[in-house]
Amino acid sequence: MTNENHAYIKDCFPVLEERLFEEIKSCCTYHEFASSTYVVKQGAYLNFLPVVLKGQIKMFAEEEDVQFLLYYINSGESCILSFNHLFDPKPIQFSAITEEDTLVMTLPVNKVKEWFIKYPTFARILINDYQRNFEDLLRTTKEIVCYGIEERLLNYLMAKGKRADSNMVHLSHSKIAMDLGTSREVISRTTKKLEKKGILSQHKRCIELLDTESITKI
Amino acid sequence: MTNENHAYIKDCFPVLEERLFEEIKSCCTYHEFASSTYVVKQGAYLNFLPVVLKGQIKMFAEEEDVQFLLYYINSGESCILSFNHLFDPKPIQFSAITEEDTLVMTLPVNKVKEWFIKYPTFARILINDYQRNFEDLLRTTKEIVCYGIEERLLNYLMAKGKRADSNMVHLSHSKIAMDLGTSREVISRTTKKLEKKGILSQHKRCIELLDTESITKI
DNA sequence: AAAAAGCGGTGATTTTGATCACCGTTTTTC
DNA sequence: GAAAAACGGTGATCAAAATCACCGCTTTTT
Repeated sequence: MTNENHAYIKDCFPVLEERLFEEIKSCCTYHEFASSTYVVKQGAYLNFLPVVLKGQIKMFAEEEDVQFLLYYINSGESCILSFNHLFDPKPIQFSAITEEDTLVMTLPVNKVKEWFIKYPTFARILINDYQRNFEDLLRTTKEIVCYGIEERLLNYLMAKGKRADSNMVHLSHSKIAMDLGTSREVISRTTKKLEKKGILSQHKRCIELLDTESITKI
Repeated sequence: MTNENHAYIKDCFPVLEERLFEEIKSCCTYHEFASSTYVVKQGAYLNFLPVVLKGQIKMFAEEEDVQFLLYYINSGESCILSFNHLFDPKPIQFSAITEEDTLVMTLPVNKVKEWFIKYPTFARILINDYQRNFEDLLRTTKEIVCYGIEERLLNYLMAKGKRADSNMVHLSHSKIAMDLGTSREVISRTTKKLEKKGILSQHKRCIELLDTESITKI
């Protein structure tokens, strides 16, 4: 089992030096999370760096009883949850929940610091992923500010579809509403509107995206 | 003049190794910007890292004829504009304008990469600043999503007052409107409302914050 | 099979903020 | 000092989205 997990590290960091790989293997811890469970909670202090090896995690803000999606962390893609807390013992400012069954590896902060200095490629990986987080957050912010729910919903659904590699999105209106920081009714009405436009069609507990080609993306 | 500029580097990066300091001095370029001028423009490709040595720069998004403030880069505080573009030749996704007369130093990308590996403390500085950018952006996003203009305006004004270390904020309603991504009329009405509440008072072309102590911050 | 919980639809109403239109004052510019 | 530009105030209207209220249909639980 552990050996199997080790393999995910290689998948996630293909360019890892052998020495670093050994070091990581020797001191990492694996955690399996079922879908829809908290990985980290806003306000917590972390003394480890979580790395997503398999699955997907949703980062979101919780503020004044409003909750909204910031961006996703995927395994193949970005692995770093955050290192806001690595060099500064500050509480993290967002929460993370698994979107599906997810395998997370945690690395102790002091080791990460050490490797960051010792292995430039490791530093490079961290930077790279952090950079993507920043860009994703910026894109989300722009979307929220500049586009109405109709466009945001469509974007959201298309991203979901793309990820699942399917036109069928299995999500309840209320879940979508949470992610977009709005209410169920609004989603319900908006999906209706999109349905009338022929952009999607709703089946029992599932939304089918039609004619995604013709839709101009943001 | 150049020597004077060099001194700002020390102010900005107090813990710089002497060797690195020499390297920076040997290949940096200084640029002075008057207030309200573009330092970088959204969509541009940069092949240098801009560092704010003196003054203040406003980072903002330009999207669909809406423009809004993301966060500020201050000299004493954060110096790194961005390194989104360092490792990946991507266009930057925001613009930067000086808020006051500002001295910027630019470092060639290849040198920055080199130093990033060679001088761990340098890497640490970059990370640290980038981290702040992320946190600032996140805070802005939360504010936009979770609070109405009244609160956002107040927050904005208080930040301005704090920075100027004064209760007097010299800004036109339309400038404020741009920063908050709204229109002049809205600001005009909102300031009036806040004035009636006794939170501020408006004089000729300038807003005075009253009783800032009693205001609960976000 | 009955009860409970979750899901989705929809009308009515309200709130917030955006937009339009217009006007008077102040400041700059030439 | 006159013209132009920038600034600020305010009424009227509009649109998007939030909120409330209610209802019927599924799915799950017991």
